[in-house]
Amino acid sequence: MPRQKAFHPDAALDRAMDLFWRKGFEGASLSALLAAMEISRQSLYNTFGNKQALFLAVLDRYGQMQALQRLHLEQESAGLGSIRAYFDRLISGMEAQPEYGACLMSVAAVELGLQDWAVKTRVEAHNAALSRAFLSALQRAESRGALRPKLDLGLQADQLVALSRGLGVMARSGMTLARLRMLVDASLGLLATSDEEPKDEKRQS
Amino acid sequence: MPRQKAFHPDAALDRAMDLFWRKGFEGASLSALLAAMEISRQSLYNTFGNKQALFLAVLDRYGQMQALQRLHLEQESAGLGSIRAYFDRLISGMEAQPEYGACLMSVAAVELGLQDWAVKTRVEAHNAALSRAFLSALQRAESRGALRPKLDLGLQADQLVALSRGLGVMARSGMTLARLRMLVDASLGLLATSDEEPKDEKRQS
DNA sequence: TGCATTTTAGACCAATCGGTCTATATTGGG
DNA sequence: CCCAATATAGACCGATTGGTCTAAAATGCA
Repeated sequence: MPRQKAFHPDAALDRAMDLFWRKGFEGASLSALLAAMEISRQSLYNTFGNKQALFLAVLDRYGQMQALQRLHLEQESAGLGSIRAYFDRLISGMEAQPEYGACLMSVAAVELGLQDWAVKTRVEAHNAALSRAFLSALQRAESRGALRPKLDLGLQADQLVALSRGLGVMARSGMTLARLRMLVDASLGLLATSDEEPKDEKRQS
Repeated sequence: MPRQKAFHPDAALDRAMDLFWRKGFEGASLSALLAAMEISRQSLYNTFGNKQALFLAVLDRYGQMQALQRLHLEQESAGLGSIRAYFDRLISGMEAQPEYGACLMSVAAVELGLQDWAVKTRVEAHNAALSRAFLSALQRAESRGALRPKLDLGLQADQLVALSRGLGVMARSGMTLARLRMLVDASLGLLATSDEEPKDEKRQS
């Protein structure tokens, strides 16, 4: 192979992800992307195709990163505490980068979900995977008797997905992170057996 | 006054709302807006100022329309059934216009919430008003003994707001409306006293 | 009936959009 | 050592962006 690239494609994708996250697809202009990624115009087209393909690559990378987050939910020891920890990490991530708020998939869904089939497919896959992970944790919690009886766990898992999307929107609407944490506590409290709070993992309050 | 306008400003705002809703702020170009509103370029600038001001006017109008929807929640007879009816109307609205999904305020929050102070203010006010309406209905339900004991109603009200935002995102991500309705049922079921389902108003299943 | 005042239609504007092209470096394999 | 192949930088492209300007049409008041 001749000449090697002067940049690391994955690092460039991370820079692009940051910008798409904050500005959305249309809001992130080519010039802004190039400046953020610190690569030349032509390198972008050589490596990723075009803006649309770049966005899909970013979504795929984001999906892989999120898959790692979901692993905690699928462990044998998982339960309500793991779910709470998942949301804690989600909210703490917003703290580190307050501009973020809604997760990248939500941004993609709201801006392009209706129009772009490729985007919609990825968002649906991402939601389905998260729902499955929640379901796994819920089932393990139930088998340990930590849940209220007679819950439709599949439905509750989807509801947790909706909650995480709702939290993202609320964060971008100015709700404080402390309040977001309280919402998570309230939601999970409703799932737990009435007499005890989930305490598998502790919270930093 | 000389010559009268050849269009009805509020009707034009409704047309603009429709477009902003589907395409977002950046996605709705001036030319597309003019075509949808069926007014001339200059009329738009005379009447509304510029694109940004037009968007704020649309948000304000949307806020007024939503205020009417909230009235049902603040009636003396309100309760869990009214909350369920509110979500039913929300979801049925998506059915009529499947392109909509997320409510206009969510679209605004996700796209511009971080950057635009005026937009952020309106979204926050809208969320706060909805939370207050939910709270009112929850308090009345509680006084009638229809809720689980020991709930923090302010928190649960905020959680319902988050739920409505989450539903919007999920709708734009391809979740079926039937499933959305099931999520609402699951959420409200968690709030009700364990032995009975809320049935103040019936559902069209 | 003018006349001041406003609305309208549409030409026009610079700036920016996403994307392409060319010319110049840079590299490994023969 | 040179050449085929790729990467880079930056000029360049037409189309579209939000916004302004000019001129003609309409209207209440005098």
